[in-house]
Amino acid sequence: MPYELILQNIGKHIYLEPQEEARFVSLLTSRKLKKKQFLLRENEVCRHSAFVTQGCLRSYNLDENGFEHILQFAPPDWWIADMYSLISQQPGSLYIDALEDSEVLLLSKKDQEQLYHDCPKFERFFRIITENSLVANRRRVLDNLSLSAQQRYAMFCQHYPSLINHLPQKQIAAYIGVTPEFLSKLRKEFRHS
Amino acid sequence: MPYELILQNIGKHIYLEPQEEARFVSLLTSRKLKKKQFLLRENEVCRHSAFVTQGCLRSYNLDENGFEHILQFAPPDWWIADMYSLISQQPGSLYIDALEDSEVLLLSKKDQEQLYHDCPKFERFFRIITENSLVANRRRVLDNLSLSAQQRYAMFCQHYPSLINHLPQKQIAAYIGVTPEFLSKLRKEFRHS
DNA sequence: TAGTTTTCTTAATCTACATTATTGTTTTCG
DNA sequence: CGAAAACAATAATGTAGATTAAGAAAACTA
Repeated sequence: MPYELILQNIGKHIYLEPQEEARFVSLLTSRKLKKKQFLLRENEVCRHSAFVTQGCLRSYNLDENGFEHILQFAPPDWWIADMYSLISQQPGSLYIDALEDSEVLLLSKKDQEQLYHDCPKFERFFRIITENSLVANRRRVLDNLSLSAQQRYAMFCQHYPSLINHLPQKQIAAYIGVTPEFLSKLRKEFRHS
Repeated sequence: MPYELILQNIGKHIYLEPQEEARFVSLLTSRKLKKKQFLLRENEVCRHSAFVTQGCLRSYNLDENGFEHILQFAPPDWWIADMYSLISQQPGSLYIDALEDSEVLLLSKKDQEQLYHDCPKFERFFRIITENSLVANRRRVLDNLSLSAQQRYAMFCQHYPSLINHLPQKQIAAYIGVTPEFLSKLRKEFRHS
């Protein structure tokens, strides 16, 4: 099992004793997902945080016309969940699926809370990554309000260079909030400038 | 000093012993703001979390044409800060000012971190409110991607009924991402339906 | 390796919302 | 209180980006 990645991920923010690492790892369950397979569907209750070790997942919702709008991409080393549903244990509105064959490590909500209780360091860790995610999401709200589609695409390229050549363009369009046709047009203008 | 409100706010998520309450309160400084007065400007480093006890603040940025885009309204019982700048201690892009005569309680970053260290309960408290804020911001990202202006206005009315009759329309327009003129039009359609 | 499906491009047309301008109303404050 | 400033309503015109349609390229899958 590739636990190095997740321990490194945690190690960026807190120091764990070997026995704390062992305890933590013992709570994880590994799951493989085939491309297009769902980890979570709309109206289900989200019971785990997922850490991606291989492949790439995404979370998205469907609007009233059936169009997908992507909230998050999760390549290796990223966490993903329907936070609303995970916190409230109410049915959520998000789908989470795999964009390619992938592997995740799952930590149940119950174990996560037990961990907070037994070892406050973990509460610190999740406080910090939640703060970082909040900063990124606030930035995105403001970008959606104050930038043109062209500028949002440029920001995406700058911020996630590794995803640009990795994902189908239509997925990027569904993230920045334009149609695939319009993104294609934007990219043409980009090339000629 | 009206510390009841902030202690109640904390009491929603963690229980504090009387001496913990006293310690916490001793770290706060009160500040009054006149309408239009700034708590923070673009390119400044944010050094405090602010809790609103009276009035109403907002955080916003300016786009390249000088238009304001509002990230957050903060009526009494809300926390507000430039989280990016507060975490990184780098110059931020947000303005925070008062929409009316207001009063805030300030907690410095240094004291906040000391508090995390001395009393992990506070880390739990801020973890929880950060999670809640993240959920709200993710919801807003998806709303901006998947709803029409009409629907976003309806959501705002539903979610913040008390602010609707309290704030100038142009502020609400700058929050949902339309011009004041267009919001005026939307409201007319609203009335006739 | 062919056939199916998915993705990308291009172009014509359409629409939600922006811009500009004008007038009226409300709020602020000296 | 009265003048100035901020806010709101309405309407004409403009535009970023959506929709629709169709064909080409790439990527799966049997």
